Amino acid sequence: MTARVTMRDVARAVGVSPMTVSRALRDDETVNEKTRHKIRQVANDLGYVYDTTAQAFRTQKSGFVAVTLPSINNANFAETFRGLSDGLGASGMQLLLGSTNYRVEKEEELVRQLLTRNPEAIVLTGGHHTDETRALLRARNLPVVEMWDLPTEPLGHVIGFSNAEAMAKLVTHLAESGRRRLGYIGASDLTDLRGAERRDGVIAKAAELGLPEVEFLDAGPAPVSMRHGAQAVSALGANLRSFDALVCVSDPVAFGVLSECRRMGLDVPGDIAITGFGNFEVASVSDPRITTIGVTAREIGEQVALLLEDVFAGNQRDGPRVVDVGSRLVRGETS
Amino acid sequence: MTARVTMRDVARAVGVSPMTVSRALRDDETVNEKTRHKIRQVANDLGYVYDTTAQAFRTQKSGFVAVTLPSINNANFAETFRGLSDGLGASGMQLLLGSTNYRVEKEEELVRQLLTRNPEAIVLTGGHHTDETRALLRARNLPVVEMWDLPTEPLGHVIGFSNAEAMAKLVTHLAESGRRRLGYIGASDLTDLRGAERRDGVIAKAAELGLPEVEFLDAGPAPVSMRHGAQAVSALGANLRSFDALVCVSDPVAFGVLSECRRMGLDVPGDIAITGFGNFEVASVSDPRITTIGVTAREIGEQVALLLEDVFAGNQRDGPRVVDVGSRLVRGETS
DNA sequence: CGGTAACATGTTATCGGTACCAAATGGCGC
DNA sequence: GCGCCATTTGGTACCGATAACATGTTACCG
Repeated sequence: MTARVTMRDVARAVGVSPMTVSRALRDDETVNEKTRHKIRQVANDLGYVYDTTAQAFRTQKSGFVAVTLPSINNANFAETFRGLSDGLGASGMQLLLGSTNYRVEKEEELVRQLLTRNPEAIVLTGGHHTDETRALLRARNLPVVEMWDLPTEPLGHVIGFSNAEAMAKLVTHLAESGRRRLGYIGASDLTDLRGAERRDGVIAKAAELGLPEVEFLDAGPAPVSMRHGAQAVSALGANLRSFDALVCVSDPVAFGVLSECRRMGLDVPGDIAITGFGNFEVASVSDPRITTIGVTAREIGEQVALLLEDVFAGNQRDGPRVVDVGSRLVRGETS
Repeated sequence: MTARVTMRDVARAVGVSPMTVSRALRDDETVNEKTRHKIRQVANDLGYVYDTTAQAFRTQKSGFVAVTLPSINNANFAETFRGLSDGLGASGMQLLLGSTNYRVEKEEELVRQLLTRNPEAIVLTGGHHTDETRALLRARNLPVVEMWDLPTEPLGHVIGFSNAEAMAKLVTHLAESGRRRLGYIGASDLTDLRGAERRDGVIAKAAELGLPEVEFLDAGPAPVSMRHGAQAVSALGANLRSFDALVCVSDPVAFGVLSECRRMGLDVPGDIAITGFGNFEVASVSDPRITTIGVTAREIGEQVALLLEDVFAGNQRDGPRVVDVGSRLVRGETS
């Protein structure tokens, strides 16, 4: 339980001022190289550990970038996080992660909590937020990035894509392959706004193409995954045959749907087509491979990292950056 | 770019001292309720945001718990993180997450970085660390939790299970069902030490039961997932037939193996048995369901949270806590 | 009405770095 | 030897909250 070793202690041991130690440990060129070396060595010997908290306090720069994700247990968001984390590693920024469980109210609470840590930027997933969240963020003069969406009223920078447009590609593809009776499987209303956008995209495109009304099959509150897809299908029972295509909110759901359809004796894609979203690993490994939408999850994270580096370096003065990273149809064997 | 609103400003506006504001905002009962209310309101009106950095600095308590995970993109670790995060939510602790990519050297770097943030506890995945990491942690008088393993020389508390023992259950099960020619599919040596423990567990138990030597099929450096499992199998080609059971390091790998086996025309489990590890969602949803080892990923996180709450509350004085959460065989349809 | 306990609020110093400015030292030209 | 500049180092105050202690205020007693 000995007292903490501080720069003062190191300074005394070396015989210089704390200021010189501070400079030396930050590799300030103005400190004589021999002195720097000596200081580093003594610091090491004494078991000195730099106190980032004190630095953050004094400089009023926390070295934090706050990030909110709907769920950490989602391969796509995890990839985005990795891209962001790796991309930001060089700049010495630490990520502060919070998970919203797909709820804007939870997001608000999180943002409130994260802001008390003085992050130097905040990255939000999606473009839907409570008014209070928007107010909180606007009040701060803080770089904000929204990702995974193209919000109509962005809070700042945007690195995303259009969910509706992506779904339109799928619906067009299905219609061209002769499918007409579509069902959409996703999370309950209002629990996953990005999912709702996808559903609306499906409905709109189907209407535009003159297909019958798309039926919404509720898989329960977000997050929905493999088992929820399977359950939604088994709940349908014989009614399953009234569809010739099931459009799913994500690949895991689609995989659950696929497995259950096969258990029920349906031929995929013979009897019914299935599509997913996100180009998760399971889509390309499963047999048959699942038709899906490829989104560049990792790239989104990397782009956010690049953007933030520019922002921190002052190279992003000319207003917010808005990047549509797009999405692409990935044809599998389920359609 | 107005200057930051501090407690001083709030104090001046209300006509009390900063100290009273500080107390009021922390809901100190000794502050008159009316005063407290007034202060909260004024703070709100002025757009005051509490500065946790300053608090952390002054109190020398960061409010952080550092966590290292091998990978964030892994459903099991993500679940553990969620359990930990949810469990710790009430205590107001913030998680500081770092990902080691299954490398102890990366872990060391991470630990070094995380320690500069003065965490109040650190949670490590696994029981393998570099000597330097061990030294760093021992030098600090910091609660340490190792999880997902039962280390022979724990650094502090342990919430885990025996990987070798879990694999022994699988091998016993396979042997009892008449399988003899086992292959083990996992990551390359030294890139995933927990995976190596699993492999050694398989080899040991197979030897004990008098089975032929287990062959190691290298799926590449960690992390390995679905596609690596599939690739390992397709690389085997016709040699695949020399096995009657494939033991995989994880369920995603097993799923890749399963899919590829079926693409190659093998009957599972008729021609070959397949087992996974972790009881991931894919194991129970896939058709056929995958035989696996159930580990209570979420519970591990929750238990760590409970343990830490006890530690913070001072209710864990009598030495380190070591909990074996165990594991169980989950019979699927692939064996 | 003095005394005391219970309650409510204020004062001062401090956590460990670092911005800002001052100053010591050494080298060089004239 | 002097002036000047470059290089290197030091002194002081401060970031915003709060622990520890001191003080003021009210209520109620005999």
